[in-house]
Amino acid sequence: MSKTQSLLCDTDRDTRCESQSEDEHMDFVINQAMSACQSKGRGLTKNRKRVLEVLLNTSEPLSAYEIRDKYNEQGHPHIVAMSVYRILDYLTAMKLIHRLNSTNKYIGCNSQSGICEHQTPVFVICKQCQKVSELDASPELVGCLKAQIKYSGFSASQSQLEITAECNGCDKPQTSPDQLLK
Amino acid sequence: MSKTQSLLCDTDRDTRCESQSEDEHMDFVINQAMSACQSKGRGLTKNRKRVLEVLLNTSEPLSAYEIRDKYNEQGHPHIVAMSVYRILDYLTAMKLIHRLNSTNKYIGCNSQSGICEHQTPVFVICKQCQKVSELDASPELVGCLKAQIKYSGFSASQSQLEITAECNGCDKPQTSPDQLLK
DNA sequence: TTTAAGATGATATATCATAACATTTATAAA
DNA sequence: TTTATAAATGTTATGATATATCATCTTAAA
Repeated sequence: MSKTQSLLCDTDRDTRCESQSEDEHMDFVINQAMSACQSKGRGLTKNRKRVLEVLLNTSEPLSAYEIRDKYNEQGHPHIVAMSVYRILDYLTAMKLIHRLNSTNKYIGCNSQSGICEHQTPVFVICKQCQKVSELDASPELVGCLKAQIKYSGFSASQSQLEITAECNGCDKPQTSPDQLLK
Repeated sequence: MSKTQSLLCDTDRDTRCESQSEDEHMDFVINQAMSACQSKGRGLTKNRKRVLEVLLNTSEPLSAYEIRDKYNEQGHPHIVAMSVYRILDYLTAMKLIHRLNSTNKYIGCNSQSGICEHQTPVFVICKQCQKVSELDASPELVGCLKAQIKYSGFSASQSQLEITAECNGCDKPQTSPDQLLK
């Protein structure tokens, strides 16, 4: 159990790819997902399951069309983009995946159980390569945010934070003088 | 001077539209923009100026195509979307406007001078109607954010924050039981 | 005046997303 | 088991967003 739970919770999504018991964790997450979905409609159908698997097998955020392509790479009956979008909406509502509004891409939730437990997910997104790190906002951060949101006359229901930054790979000084304009 | 400077700095963008000396402030901002642009190329060309004006005259974030349409509403020679995109890139680089990544829309910067002075601009975006409030992050918030970004192994150069929330208009309880799935 | 860089126009095309309706599939009632 | 129903998915069309490429125009400097 500790083994299966220890995988997806890593902050750095890239480190988890080649982990030994990825398959086991995957099964665990899929099972969690199935029970989570059971109460509604037909729950986790074959297509939904496979879309989820595509996302869980990838460390990078994927667009709907990229998901379709990965899905179709394996023989199986193909899927069309329209269906992918519907499935992504479903999986998002079930809190199994996240949609990154800034980049129009999707990632599997990195909560230990596979089902999002973050009260305020924070996505740090590299503005150059779009690599993403998902984490839970610290209590202090949540406090500050609520204050700022309230100050704006908004209410902070199910807020999601997306911050642009630069990852350690893209951080390097390829900065030329007139970088500003390009 | 105090008069002209007092307009665009309002947190609630909607309150500024009908202000008396909007024109004066506009002139001020445009002048600021011109000198800011002078050093590079031809600076603030007629087209760039008019695109900037379109944004400054609007309280809502606008898409590139909406900007094109507003631009073309007035007689003048028309502009094509391609040019609008190029101009938006330019104005963004000059820190005269912001691009909201979450909604693919643009707004004029609400800094007093017209040129962005925010070290970390924060955009609170209504997830229902996409209304936006721009503000400068409080020092505490900036501190928390830097900590979280660093914790993710990213560096916080020129970060921009976009938070989803609900504005006071959309906040109302039209929430049905199975809202979750829709 | 000529030239070169920068800006814009024109066109095509790629990418992201949804609308509308038809068909298939799974579940539960008869 | 068959049938009725709702849910899911397929199919097609189209709209919205964005970029690539090359041609033309404009400006400023030689």
